[in-house]
Amino acid sequence: MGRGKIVIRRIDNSTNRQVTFSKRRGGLLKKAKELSILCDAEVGLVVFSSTGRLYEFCNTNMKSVMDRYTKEKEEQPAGLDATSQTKMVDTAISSVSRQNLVNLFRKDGLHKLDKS
Amino acid sequence: MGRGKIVIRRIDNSTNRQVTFSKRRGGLLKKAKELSILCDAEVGLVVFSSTGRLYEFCNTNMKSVMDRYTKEKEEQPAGLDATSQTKMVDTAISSVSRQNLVNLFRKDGLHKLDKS
DNA sequence: AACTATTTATAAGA
DNA sequence: TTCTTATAAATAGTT
Repeated sequence: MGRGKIVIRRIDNSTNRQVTFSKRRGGLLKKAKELSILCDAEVGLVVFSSTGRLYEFCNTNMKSVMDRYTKEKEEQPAGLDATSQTKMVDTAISSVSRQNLVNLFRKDGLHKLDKS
Repeated sequence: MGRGKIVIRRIDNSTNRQVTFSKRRGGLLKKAKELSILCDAEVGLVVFSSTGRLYEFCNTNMKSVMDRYTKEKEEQPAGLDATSQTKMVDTAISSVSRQNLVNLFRKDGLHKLDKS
């Protein structure tokens, strides 16, 4: 977005990097805020510049967001977020028969499938 | 950015809110990634949708970012980030004489001012 | 720190 | 809901 297209790669020139950081940091924080307001989402954003300065946005409370994040992660085995779990289930459903699935669920002590 | 300008306010229509969330969430995550690469910054972003689903980006490790954030906050009294502290010092410098400042620092046990 | 030419994001619409 | 497109917004290079 600008006079020329750029490749997303570390900016070598220190001055340019600093200027770009300043511009894009502002844009990112603004977008984070807009998303939280428009869509009623809880957003926590932390940015440490290469010189170690901290910038942040959170529409609620950063510590509570971190706690919520940690709790969520404890419930989800590493590498298996809700999205990939859903995908795995979808894959399973399309690759085995319904009876296989029923047996699978019964094996794990789940008996909530209805007849639909 | 689109067919019409919008006001940044919670989207009432549930369907529209969901669609906008999906679009903007993707944009935000992309921007976060670009900033981290272009500017060599450490970025941690956590988003919980209004239905409770978690989305995240971190170019390093989320837990280490959270630890770094927490440590930084412990060092900085609440509400006094490095920027506002710097501003306070600037204000102080421009509002009191040098001798006042020297006395002030001495009172706090700081004796590092030179003669410049 | 401002200015614009362009690119990019995205609000509506299909 | 995925794809399209007109328009708003962000920003790269410049001054």
